[in-house]
Amino acid sequence: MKSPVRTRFAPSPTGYLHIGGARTALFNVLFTLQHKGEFLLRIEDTDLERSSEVYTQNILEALNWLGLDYYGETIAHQSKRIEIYREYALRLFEEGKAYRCYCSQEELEAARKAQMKARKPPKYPGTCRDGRSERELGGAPYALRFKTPKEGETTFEDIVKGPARFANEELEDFVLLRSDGSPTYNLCVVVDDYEMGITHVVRGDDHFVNTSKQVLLYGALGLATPKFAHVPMILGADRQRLSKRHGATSVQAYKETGYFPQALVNYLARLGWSHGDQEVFSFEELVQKFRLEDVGKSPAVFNPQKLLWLNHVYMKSIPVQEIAGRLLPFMKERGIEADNGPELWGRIDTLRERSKTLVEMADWIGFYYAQNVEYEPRASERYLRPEILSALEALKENLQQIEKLDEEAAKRAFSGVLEAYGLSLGELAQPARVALTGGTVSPGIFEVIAAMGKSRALKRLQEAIAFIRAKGSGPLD
RNA sequence: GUCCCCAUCGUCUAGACGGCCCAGGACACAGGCCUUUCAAGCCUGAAACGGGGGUUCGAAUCCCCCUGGGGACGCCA
Repeated sequence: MKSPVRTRFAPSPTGYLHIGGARTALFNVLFTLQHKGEFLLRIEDTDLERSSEVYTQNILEALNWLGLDYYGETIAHQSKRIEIYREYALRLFEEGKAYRCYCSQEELEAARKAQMKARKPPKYPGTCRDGRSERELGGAPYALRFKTPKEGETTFEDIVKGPARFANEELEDFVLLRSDGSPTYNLCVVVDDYEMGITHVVRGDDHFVNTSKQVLLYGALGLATPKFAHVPMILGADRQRLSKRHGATSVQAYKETGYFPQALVNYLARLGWSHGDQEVFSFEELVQKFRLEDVGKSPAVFNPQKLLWLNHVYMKSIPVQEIAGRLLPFMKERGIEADNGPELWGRIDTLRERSKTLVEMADWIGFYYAQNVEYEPRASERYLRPEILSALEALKENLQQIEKLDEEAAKRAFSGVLEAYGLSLGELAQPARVALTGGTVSPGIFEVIAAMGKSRALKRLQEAIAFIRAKGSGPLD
């Protein structure tokens, strides 16, 4: 049985997959999954100059990372279908719905400038619309232009923007085939969307105006139009269309800076779409609740801080095993080798509340693995002092006695010392923290001890003790 | 310049039928609480219906104008 819904994501491989493209893909996937339809991928690589296989690979990888690779085995490449588009174009020509245009780039450019100057809409003046046979006979190169009706209007229904109408008069005779014979975008999309059986075209708002031209083409070719949904653009903080100068815009950049794909997907979904007051959605929930009708009509400003917050939300709830898997590469970058096992999991657990990204976490986690603790000068100066020496020794003694050194046990070891020496927890915790981590900031001290493991904790305490002794035995300060 | 679209806190947004909205949530921000450090968490606060006309007993919600923003104007996609 034929699926009632069939969508596609059609990026052109002229750059990395960016946030906007990712959101378009996401909306397509959510809509399709909800309707148990089919989602296809089409690479629009007809611009041989700018298209690159490298970008195609990047797009595929990014979609995979985001978990949006629901397209099947077959990926359509427009560059391999050139002949098909030409056939459609030629058919239009034979039926008198398209004509040969011999105008040169210079002529067109001059005409455009003149029109702009005259406060008129810049569009093809129609020079060749009724034939220019003298040049035709000369065998000059020509482009094939679509003969746009001069009257009437073209209408279509847009699921997010509502009914749309354009006066045909405003539309120009656009090019179908370039003078080198290659097909142009508007022709290719129409032919492909038809041949691929696309029922819903969900794409960026920047294609909204093109849609009228495409609808005209569908009509001329005698094809039924699919349904359209144009999702609003994503803007930078300056309200300009998001671009490289707004910082990280590629999906890859977010992967590299330690974001979870779940968080990015969640954030992107909420940009332009909402479901009451809900902020956090699992993918399944999105599939269940997403509706194209609920997508807003106005462009949205990308807010990196909110994404960061969401990432932290996910950091706190994603299973440690998964975090470990994603964290390992970042640790490796920092020269830390570890196994994805209980020891790592325990350490991650102590860090997740205070790490917003995997990069932050990888920076934090280093102290657990370091061969030698390096004391921050100010920290050791302030906390590793002779006054605390005996208390630290006592603490070490207490810890040594414990067989299973978990948080609770560590806490008991501390209590004993505090009582014996009349210290407050802070008075002992800070020196211990410096001894174990090298700095004054870390997860809770009991957690650190438990996650670090007994032998390493004892070793570090001993080193701190020796450090204080060495300092104390020097000349008086 | 021409055409199209849009318009609620700094940002993302909630807001079916106009009264439940002197406008709710989230991020960020400020203050407080908690506290072994830093975070986190919790509580509180400041913060918006762009302006002007209508329609109506009553408008953030409907209509018009202005202003502002975005998109498109390629033999790019």
